[in-house]
Amino acid sequence: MLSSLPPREREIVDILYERGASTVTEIGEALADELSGSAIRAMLKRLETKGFVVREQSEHGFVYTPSVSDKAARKSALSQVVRVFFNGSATSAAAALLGMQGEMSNSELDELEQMIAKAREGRG
Amino acid sequence: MLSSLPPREREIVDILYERGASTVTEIGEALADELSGSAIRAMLKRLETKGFVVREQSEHGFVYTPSVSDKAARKSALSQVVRVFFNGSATSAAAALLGMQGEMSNSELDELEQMIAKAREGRG
DNA sequence: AAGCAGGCGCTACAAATGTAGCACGCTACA
DNA sequence: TGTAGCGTGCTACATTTGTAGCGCCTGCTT
Repeated sequence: MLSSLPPREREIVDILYERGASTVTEIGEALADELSGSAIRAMLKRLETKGFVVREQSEHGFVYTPSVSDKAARKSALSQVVRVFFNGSATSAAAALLGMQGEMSNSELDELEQMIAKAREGRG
Repeated sequence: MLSSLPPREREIVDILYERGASTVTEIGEALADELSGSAIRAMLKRLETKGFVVREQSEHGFVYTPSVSDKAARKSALSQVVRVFFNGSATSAAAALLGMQGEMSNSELDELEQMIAKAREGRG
């Protein structure tokens, strides 16, 4: 579970999910605060032994990837907030999303309606 | 930011959000693994000095509450997953919610549609 | 009023985390 | 071909977390 990770490690896997496979340097750039390369590498090593990231050789040095699929991680993250903050109701969470931040565009609202329609069909 | 908390502290504030104001004993019960009362108290103390929880006297001993409002915490948690896992798209996140877990009931879908309609009105 | 139980805070301490320094090897280019 | 530079992996070390133990109150209970 990602939530069992200490803050800094968590921050790093988040970056990995956010930008996809990255090098140490890229991670360093994405980090909010300046951090030495070796510090980042040490984090990544821990994450690797814990099994949260995978390291692969590539053109210029290593790239790191989360070992848990985006899909699974998404789902898990979502259920987490739904449980903790929305009393287990996915609907309330979706509603909150609706009202949030930059507001959604009309086309996005369309999309959502279509998804709802589809969800309805799915059961008759 | 909640995400700056170490795992155990995070777990405890999550419980606080999930169940609302709680006593040490209640927290202990909610915890996945058995934990000594003093351990929990020590956590809470740290959380208190960090400013994440508030302690209040009440009938039987102290109750602890998150100091950040549910509303704000919700919003922050949601934006976090939206950014990290959904490329900043609240819509995709909502869509994922739609497809998740126990499926939503028809009435819930209705609710959502109404919210969408409302969101549309909100801008013309 | 003596004793017991439960909640409390302090302190201590092991383990984990967060970070930097160093030495190495592989480029690349003067 | 030497040397400057980058990416790498150790290792070491300060700080923070995670946890338990102890002793103190307070409120019952008999």
